[in-house]
This record gives sequence, structure tokens and C-alpha cells, in this order.
Amino acid sequence: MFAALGDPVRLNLLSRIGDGRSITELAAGLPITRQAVTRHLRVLERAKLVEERRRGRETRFVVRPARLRQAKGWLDDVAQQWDGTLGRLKAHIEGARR
Amino acid sequence: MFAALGDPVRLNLLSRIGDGRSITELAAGLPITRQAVTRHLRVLERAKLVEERRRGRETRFVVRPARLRQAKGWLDDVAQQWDGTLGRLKAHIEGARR
DNA sequence: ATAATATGCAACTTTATGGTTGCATTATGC
DNA sequence: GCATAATGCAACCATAAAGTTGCATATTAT
Repeated sequence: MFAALGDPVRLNLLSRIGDGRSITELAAGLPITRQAVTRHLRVLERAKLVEERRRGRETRFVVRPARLRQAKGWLDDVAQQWDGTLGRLKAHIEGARR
Repeated sequence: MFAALGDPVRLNLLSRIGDGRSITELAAGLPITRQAVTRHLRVLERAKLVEERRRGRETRFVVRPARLRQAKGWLDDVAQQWDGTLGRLKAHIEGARR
């Protein structure tokens, strides 16, 4: 999932999808071909970050906020774990002298 | 930065760095060479997710929680932006005048 | 029905990434 | 001082990722 987020083009797409743009519209703003954009969208889809919503001949995608929250949760865990370690380290340094 | 997070090995490292392990120790738990681990750590460092703390002949890394918070912030922005869009969409569907 | 629009599919190229091996360098312990 | 331990550095390989071109398919509008 972070891998899916780890491409500037896909970040850009994610932040613009919400407006309900079609693939072609999304591609218009970028210096790459429509096909390349489609591939990026498929990557986001595989990571469950977006969901396809086809209507007639055009396709739009919707973001899945739950997934974003999940990512945030993981970052929180690590940050917190690290804070805990920091606390322990600090206590260790201040307490015992090595 | 998300690209740096987008590798399972690096996620693993990030979650274990806090314990104050050296490169060799970190590598011991993984099925890849120490050199490969070093490269991953450099990637995390370039993304400002960790910071080098060399002491004598061994090197440890510390996590930079501020960076994690920054990532979370971005996720929040997108999620919120999307929630907003959802709200507008919903209002539109329900026939609200706005 | 036809033309135009929106997208899908597939082959191919280029470049980035992850991993390895081999050897050099720096610090520690005795 | 010397052996050992912890890293760093560089060349090299394999695979995956990003992008392109060309063509097929499916909707919509006239």
C-alpha cells in the first residue's frame, strides 16, 4: 500500500480523483499518456486505495478513506513505539551510568 | 517519502530500529545481506525518516517521528478532501440545494 | 448507421530498484 | 601490535516498474 502511495504521479491522482474526473480528464493534466495514467490507477486499485465506478463509456474512481486511515494507523503505531523507546532510552541514560 | 515506506523490508526495519540495534544486528533477523540492509537504511535516511548515530565502530539509527507525523498529515488532507467531496455528492444526490 | 469519444489490451523499451560478491577501512579487545 | 568486528564502497546482475506505440472494443451523439 505504501508502495502504491510512493509515486508522485499516483499521489497527484489521489488528490484529484475526488472531483469525479474521468481517466481522460485526469490524464489531461499530466505529461504522460492516458494509458500510463490508467496503469497508475490500477495500481491504486490493487492497493484498495480507490474503487472503480464505471458509468457508460467513462470510468471514474472513488477514494477509499478507510484505507488511508489504516495507513495512518500504522504510522501512529511506529511513531508511538518510537516515543516509547525514546522514553526508555532517556530513563536509561539518566538513571544508570554506564 | 512514501516510496521509502513502500518496501516491506524497510517497514520492518523502521519498526525495529527503535530498539537501538546496530546494522549488523538488524540484518541478522533478515534473509538478506548486511549490505542490502545498509542500502535500505540509506533510503530511509534520504527520506529523512531516520537519522544516523554513529558511535565508535558501530552505527545505529534513530527514527524521526516528525516525518511520520508529516506523512500522516498528508493522508489526513486527502481523506478529508475526499470526505468533503463525499458530502457534496451526497447533498447533490439527496436534492439539497447548494 | 456512422462518426466520435472513452477506454482496454498487449508488446516493447528504458530505467530504477533490490540484491549479491569482493575488498577496503576504521575501531576495539587482548 | 594484531586479530577481529562493524561498516563502507563499488561493480555487477536480475527483475520490476514506468512509459510508449499501435490497435481493438464499447458507448454516445448526430
